[in-house]
Amino acid sequence: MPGINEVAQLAGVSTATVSRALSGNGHVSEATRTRVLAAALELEYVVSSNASSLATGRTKNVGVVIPFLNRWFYGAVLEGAESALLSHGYDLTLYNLGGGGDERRSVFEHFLLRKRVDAVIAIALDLTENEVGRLHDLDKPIVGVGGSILGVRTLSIDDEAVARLATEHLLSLGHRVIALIGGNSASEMDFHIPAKRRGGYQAALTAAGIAPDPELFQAADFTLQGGYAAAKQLLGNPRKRPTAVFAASDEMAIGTILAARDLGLHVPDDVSVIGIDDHELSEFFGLTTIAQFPALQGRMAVDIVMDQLHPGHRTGGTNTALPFELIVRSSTSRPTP
Amino acid sequence: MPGINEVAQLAGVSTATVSRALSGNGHVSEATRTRVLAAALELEYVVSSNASSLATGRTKNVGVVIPFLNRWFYGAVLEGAESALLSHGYDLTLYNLGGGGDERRSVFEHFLLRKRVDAVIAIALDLTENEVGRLHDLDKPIVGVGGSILGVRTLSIDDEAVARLATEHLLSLGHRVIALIGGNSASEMDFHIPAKRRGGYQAALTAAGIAPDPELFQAADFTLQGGYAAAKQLLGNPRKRPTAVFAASDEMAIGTILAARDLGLHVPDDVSVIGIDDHELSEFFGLTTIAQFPALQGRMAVDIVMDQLHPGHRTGGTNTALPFELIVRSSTSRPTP
DNA sequence: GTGAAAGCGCTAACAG
DNA sequence: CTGTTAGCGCTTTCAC
Repeated sequence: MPGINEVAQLAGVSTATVSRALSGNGHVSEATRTRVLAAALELEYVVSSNASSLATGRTKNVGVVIPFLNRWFYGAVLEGAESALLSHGYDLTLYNLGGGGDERRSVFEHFLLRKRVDAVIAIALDLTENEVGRLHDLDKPIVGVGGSILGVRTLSIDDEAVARLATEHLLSLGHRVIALIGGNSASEMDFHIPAKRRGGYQAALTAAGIAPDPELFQAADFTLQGGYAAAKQLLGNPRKRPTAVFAASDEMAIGTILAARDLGLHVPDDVSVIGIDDHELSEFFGLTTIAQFPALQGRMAVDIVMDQLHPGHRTGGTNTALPFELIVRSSTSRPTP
Repeated sequence: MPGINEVAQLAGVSTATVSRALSGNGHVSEATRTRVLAAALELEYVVSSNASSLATGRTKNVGVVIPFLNRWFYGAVLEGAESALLSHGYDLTLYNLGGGGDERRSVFEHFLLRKRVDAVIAIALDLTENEVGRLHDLDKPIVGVGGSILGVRTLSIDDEAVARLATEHLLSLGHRVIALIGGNSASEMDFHIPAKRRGGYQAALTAAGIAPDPELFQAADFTLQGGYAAAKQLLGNPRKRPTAVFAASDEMAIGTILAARDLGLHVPDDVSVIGIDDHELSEFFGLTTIAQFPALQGRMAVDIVMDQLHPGHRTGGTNTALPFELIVRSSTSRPTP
């Protein structure tokens, strides 16, 4: 584990020069730069990030706070963020809030404050005012993904528009009795999302001259199991069986497909199903869905953070709306008359 | 952002005393300790981990290297490790190798060497000799989970025994024609695992006087889709349809159940299915499986690391064999005659 | 363009 | 039990 001074010695320069040559700050003649680089390479020198951080105040590390690891959306966002950070030379330290209140408190009261991060990315988090306050006290860039945090720049698809699009797809196929399996707040997702998606669904129906029917609504927890149970309720209703189901997540939509099967209903002949996400299993199940691109969202969050950390060094694409896209597969069709 | 000296001033002691009082190293009178604590609390003082690390050489941070985030097993291990680390006051820096060779190289050649971690946990990684060498050069504790790394203490279930148990379950129900959907190496899991599981399967068959039949073997990539395709091959074989399928992962087993359904076969009447993992979806599908407990594995890895970092401070349970457990649900039964 | 030197904020001897 | 004093390894003025 050679230090900067051994490199300096080998290269025959001062430590200051080594620092400049390696970091690119300040001018160094081309000749000495190559000499330093060679020396560093030979000794396999790697800066001590602690010493460097202490001296500069920058850590080259960003904290990512996330409520789950084992759900597709979260994992994908994390993956995107991780690789983007890596490519910028940043480390990612992970704070998972899944373990309940205690972990959550200690993350906000201690861990994030240790000056170990230059910025924080909060994924799909519903923060309390107190928590937001603490984050702001950090006085560091903070960006959210897929939730909405008071006073924090947040990346998230237009849930209302997404839901409208999904519903319109069903309407355009000729469906008139369209059920919604929405989210509930027990699912620990940002609680605004279920409401927005429901709003989009209702708006589309209303625009088509159809009054949203509360009997055609079920709330579930975004999981396959939850979707299955909700779908059973909806599809088993003897007086008002929907010809189409719009589920607010692909996992719930897949649950719906499975529920239909178990009821002996054929998808899409007896019932059309559409979801949101483009989950990794959706293609397998032939699920029509509105894709969102969580890995991209993670990457974009990193871009924003980098922009704030290195102004002028724009990585581009910071302010664009988040993309989503209707992907039509085999789970939707015209209703059979 | 108060520093240690402001706390010292407020408490009317030296910075050294503050350091001692807060860290618990060295003796401080009860009276001053409380005074210091009060001062620290009032100022909301939090140590600068960089300064502290620089001075002590310890970072209170461990690196976790992982090949995927979005597979159940990996996510669960990570979750377990994260919460265990948190409870020890450690941060977790995440290195995801999913992005292909380049990321992988830079993780091993730069990131891990920045002296930012006190130890590394490698999850289900098949490391090259070069990579192992670099890790050892770090001269820091390193433990593996669910793979086997040359010269590294590794936690992993006894894959051979697990496979034997699964096969025996099927045998004991009376099955004689038992197919195996094993892993292939394209799945990026440690390539020893598929071989060991196949070995256990063959051993159990042989012990029961049944010659393993290569026609009853299919390799897949541990995913649901892969399992589905493999199962179709197996179950569609007109001359030798198995009465039971043992899949080396629950995802593949679920794929098998779905494939059976699509072929009009009933599970378990026409074909029994057993998996390995106890995946979060397994209960939903009524899948009989051998549970392994990845979160626990993550936690145990942390325990070992902590033991090595703080000798004497044993957290216990370090050396126990990893548990696994047969969970019988509704996907297995006696073969119908 | 390069070197000398003063810290970054904390910890760990060493005294007392 | 507590204070003084060196650093930990790097970066960054400030001179040259």
